[in-house]
Amino acid sequence: MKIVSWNINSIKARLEHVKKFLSESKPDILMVQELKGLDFPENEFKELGYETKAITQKAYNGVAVFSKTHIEVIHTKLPGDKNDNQARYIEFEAQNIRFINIYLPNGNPVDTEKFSYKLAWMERLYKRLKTLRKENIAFVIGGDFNIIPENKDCYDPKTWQGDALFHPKTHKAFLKLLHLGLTDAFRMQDTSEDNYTFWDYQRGAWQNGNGIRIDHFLLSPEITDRMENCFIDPTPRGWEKPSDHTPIILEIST
DNA sequence: ATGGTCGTGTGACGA
Repeated sequence: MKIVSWNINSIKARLEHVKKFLSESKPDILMVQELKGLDFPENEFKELGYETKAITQKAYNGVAVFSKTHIEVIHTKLPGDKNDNQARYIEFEAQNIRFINIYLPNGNPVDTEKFSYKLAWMERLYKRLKTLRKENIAFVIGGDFNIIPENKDCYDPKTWQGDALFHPKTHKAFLKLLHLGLTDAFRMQDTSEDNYTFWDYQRGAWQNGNGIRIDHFLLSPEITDRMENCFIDPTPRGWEKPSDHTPIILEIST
């Protein structure tokens, strides 16, 4: 079973990229982030054999899931704050597995309420995942975490000091998630440096190989035991008018 | 060199 996460940076601007990826890569599940608008062309994907569910808001954020089999929606927002209306979370079941697709807040600048929102969001996510672990629900959580886990996950750690993606408080909250017994799927099979999922549009970051690894899959123990492979496909980042992110692919036994 | 590039929606703001 092939599961993919990809921050597409606008469904309107990247429609043909997404259709190309679905046609060529044929994932069972595709989870995307940053739809960046209210419109979602579900009929375009129905023609390709995919059921979809999109959580949208005007101009910003937005997450969606594409599945070859039926999607049973569990939650359309992260529990824990009824005043939080940002479209960053969808939890669903497909093929008897619980999936969570997240667009975790960026958090910059760190001296503003944007960073406290990120940390509060991560604490709410911890509580949700703790509940799933307590109930022994096997799950896969994937998405744009906006977290650089370690020095080797960025081209130049010095330039990321103090950034919300690399902040000690962010690292501490990320480790707290892992300490629920979760596994960073990519790191289980590849411990080397220079593996990135995002390259900035500015300063020739892609051409110069200056990326960061911020898109992740975290697996509960039951799914970790079933993992067959996890890798990053840098190809779509080299396409014409690309997203600034590239897909991360997870394969598990069925 | 305190810049540079995208996308939304059409003026700033977010990343």
